[in-house]
Amino acid sequence: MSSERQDEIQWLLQEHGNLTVTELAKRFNVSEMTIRRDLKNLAALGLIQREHGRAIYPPVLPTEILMMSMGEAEREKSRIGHLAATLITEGDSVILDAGTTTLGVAQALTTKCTVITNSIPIAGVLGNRNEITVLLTGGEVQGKNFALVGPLTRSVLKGFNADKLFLGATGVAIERGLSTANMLESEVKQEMLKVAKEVILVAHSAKIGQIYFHTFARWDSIQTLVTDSGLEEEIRDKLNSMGVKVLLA
Amino acid sequence: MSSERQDEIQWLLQEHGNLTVTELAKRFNVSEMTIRRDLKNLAALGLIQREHGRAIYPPVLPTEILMMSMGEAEREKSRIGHLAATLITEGDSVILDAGTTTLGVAQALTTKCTVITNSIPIAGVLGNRNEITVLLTGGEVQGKNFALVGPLTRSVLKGFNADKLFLGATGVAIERGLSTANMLESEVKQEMLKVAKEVILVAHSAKIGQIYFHTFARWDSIQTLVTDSGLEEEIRDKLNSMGVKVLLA
DNA sequence: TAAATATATGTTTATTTAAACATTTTTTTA
DNA sequence: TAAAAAAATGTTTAAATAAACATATATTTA
Repeated sequence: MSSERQDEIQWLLQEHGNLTVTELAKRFNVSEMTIRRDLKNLAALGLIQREHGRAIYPPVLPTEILMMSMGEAEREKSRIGHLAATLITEGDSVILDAGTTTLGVAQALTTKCTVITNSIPIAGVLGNRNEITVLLTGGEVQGKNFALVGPLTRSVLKGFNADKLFLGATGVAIERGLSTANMLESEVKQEMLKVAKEVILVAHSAKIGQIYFHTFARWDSIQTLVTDSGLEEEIRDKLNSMGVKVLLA
Repeated sequence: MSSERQDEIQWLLQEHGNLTVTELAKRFNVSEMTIRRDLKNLAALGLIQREHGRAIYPPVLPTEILMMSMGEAEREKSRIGHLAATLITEGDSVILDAGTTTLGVAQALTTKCTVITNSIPIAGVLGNRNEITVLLTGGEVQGKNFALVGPLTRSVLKGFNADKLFLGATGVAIERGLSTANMLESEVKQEMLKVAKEVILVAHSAKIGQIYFHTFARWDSIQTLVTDSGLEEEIRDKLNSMGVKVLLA
């Protein structure tokens, strides 16, 4: 199947940094055209970088921002956002992680509260709602998804105490917990987990079952998952048995 | 010259959104190879996006940030920005204060350097130029201009050392120095002044002669003023005699 | 100013690309 | 299970690309 090969290409690239189309075609015993199509898909998702004749890792950034404008997933993410936003009570201090699903939470937010975020788009959305105080963490600006990362971000987060954390993830899996392709983002998420009393994972069901390069959280640190109705029964049951409350939008 | 053509290509792309290499080669009466080299440069700077046979604008930016325009006096502010940007040398670490004129500096910036800013719009403009490292200070998001202010902003700034500070001001006057109507912004500007080796004031000539609520700097802390040709001779002479170098865009 | 050097541009060519269509494999539906 | 539909892959071909080298044009330097 093409998606398995594409996963494998990612791993190979992480190892070798830089592989040609010809090399990959030989490796998988498929035509170069097929490899090109794989690389095009991966590049469209922002998971690799493309050059003439070759593929490069690391990617500039995950293109989650692009998915926001891709239509169908947008609707579900918006629903997830609305449901998640109801979990906030007036006066809460809330951390909103960077990501398109958490951006959905920001857009749905009407409760008077304080928001701490490392996402420039979220700060943009909430910036002029005068009932909401928005604190943007400092940090290095990551192109494409406009998240703030790095040591400054982490040290700023250390200074806060939050009632609730709305956390995003690139990959969500029963056995491997929450993962992402970007180490810098992982580190920031881990800092967020440390300073939040309650953790709510918001994730589109398509992300469930995916595993990326770095696991930043195990299930025991997550209290609630808000996702859409695409979630399989079996997984839902497993999560419940692990003590994770599951809400479907 | 190649860089002028590259500027022009950017403008054309902003207008048309999407142009082929062949079209551009005809337009400028140069070979397709030359256009390809231009596009490669622009793409390397993150200023355009490349596809097989064509160039695309703009690279994905959060809409809120794009909407931030410079308002009145846009032309002159853009000119001031271009001139001011030439003062930056490769490898500099530069603080860009929040404001529309400093936003003009950001837009004109092509030199490889590190930018520290408390302005969300500036971070938006520079965020995906991969030759430029952008550090956004943390802080509370101020609704109207999307500047970051408050104690967090100040304490983050304390940790930096910058070669150059590009400073904006609401009011600029010979006798009363630089002023603004907003106390929180004043405090942040003063912190910036403390950590910068060299200070360049960028201000539209219409601001000169105006005095606002709070003076945050006197002339002895300013080395250079970049403004437009609307500046009166008399004021220019006075500034020179005070040791302020004046540049007219 | 002239020579030296760096930068920009053009030309040729082998390689890479994507579109179009054909074929195979997988998945869905009846 | 068989038929239909969808997805993945392969093949051919015209267009696009980048490397290598040649030539022209600025920019320094002596």
